[in-house]
Amino acid sequence: MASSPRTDGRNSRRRKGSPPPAVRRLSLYLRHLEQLADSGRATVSSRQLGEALSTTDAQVRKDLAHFGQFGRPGVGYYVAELAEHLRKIFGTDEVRNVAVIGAGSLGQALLGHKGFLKKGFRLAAAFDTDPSKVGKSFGTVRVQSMSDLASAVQAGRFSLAILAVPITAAQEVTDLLCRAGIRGILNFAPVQLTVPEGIAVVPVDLAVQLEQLSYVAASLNSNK
Amino acid sequence: MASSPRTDGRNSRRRKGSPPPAVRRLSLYLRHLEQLADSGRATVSSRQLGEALSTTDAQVRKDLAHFGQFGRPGVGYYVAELAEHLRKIFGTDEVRNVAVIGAGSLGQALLGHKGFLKKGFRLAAAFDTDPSKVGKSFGTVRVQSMSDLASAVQAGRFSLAILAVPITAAQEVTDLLCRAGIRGILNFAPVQLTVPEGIAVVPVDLAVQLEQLSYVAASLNSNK
DNA sequence: ATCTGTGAAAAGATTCACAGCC
DNA sequence: GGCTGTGAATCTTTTCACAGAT
Repeated sequence: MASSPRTDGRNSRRRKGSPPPAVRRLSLYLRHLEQLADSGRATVSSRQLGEALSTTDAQVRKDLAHFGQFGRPGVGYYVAELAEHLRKIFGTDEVRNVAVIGAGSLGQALLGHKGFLKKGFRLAAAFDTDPSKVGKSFGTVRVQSMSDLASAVQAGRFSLAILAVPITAAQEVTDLLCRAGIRGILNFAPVQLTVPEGIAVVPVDLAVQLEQLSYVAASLNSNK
Repeated sequence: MASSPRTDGRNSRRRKGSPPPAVRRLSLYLRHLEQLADSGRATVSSRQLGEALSTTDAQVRKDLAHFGQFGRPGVGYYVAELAEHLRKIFGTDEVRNVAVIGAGSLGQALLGHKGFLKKGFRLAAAFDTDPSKVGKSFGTVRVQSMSDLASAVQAGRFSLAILAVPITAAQEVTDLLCRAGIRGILNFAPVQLTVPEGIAVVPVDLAVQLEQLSYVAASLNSNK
């Protein structure tokens, strides 16, 4: 455990936007570890983990090495133990409260989704401007008026928000969230949000994902 | 002398899963170009495009250079022209038909979403196993029985599918789609799909995205 | 024998800097 | 003046290969 604190002094200039590739894969490792744990598996090797994710054993080891030493030579990784380490890295070892902003059909679908809780996220609140939606419940959450949003953030009822409002409202609501002290925003609106330093944004534009799919499908068919 | 033939399929050019970073950014460039076009803008420089996307002018030019020469020195890029070039790269210069598999709350939300068409995707069909859903319409699409799926793919009614079924059904439905000749799958199920060579899969796991957000939020707060 | 962790090499992506065009 | 396209330099990520632990 002689991990020197001097990992990379000048590396702290991390541009907001996307986490490094290793971190993206870490989520997939964790997801697979949870499946393995459910099936009663006790250990797994980097080779097996890599195979399940169409990557290599070396890639798996290097990715993990960036965060610590979690394995045992000759044995592999203890499934439950590694999963817990990864949750700690993501900050989901304890449940995090999340708000859904916008109770349109996408917001409703998210609110109804069981499965976030198992991953360490509790959908703790929902907000909408539409008076006909305020007071209704989706999943286990009752929709509140958007005018209650700022005080709910300030009261620390959640630190992350899922933004599922129309594109026309997205930046405005974002500004409100940021002023109130939100820590991160999962953005479903198809627009690049502007936020102050220190606030995380992860974009999820479904049309963009389809476009990417279209590209990959085309390239697979053309260079084969 | 007979050189030993490469039976090792090592040279597959494109790893399935994620497109290169440049292609991911291309989607964002296109999205911004469409906004510019709507606002009547005729030209844009790599500097302006980069600024709008928190990247650099050099990055924008290099990304585009990978696919051709689209700009004019001293002028920049013609907005409409560059947008059309990018659509061609993505294969969305002509409308592509897409099916939604699974008419649960997420599937319904997607079917109700206006906005895919503007991006070149027509939601042309929907399928579910639940008899109480078959025959109902969401958006403009009527849900069909899952038993009609294979023949619809074979008839060429769509070449891409959005998979929004429960995790337990995901691989089974995927096998069906692949056998029927689908070209690509946008996968919302939180599991790694196994598909034959030549079929594209782009994963969209919303819990994973939240996890990534949690990581970025934590890292922004710890090294500031 | 199996498997991790890690330097070193290779490949890939980003940034720099500038020649040449408008 | 402003701007693109591109080689060269730099930085990051992936792959290789093996010493050493179990």
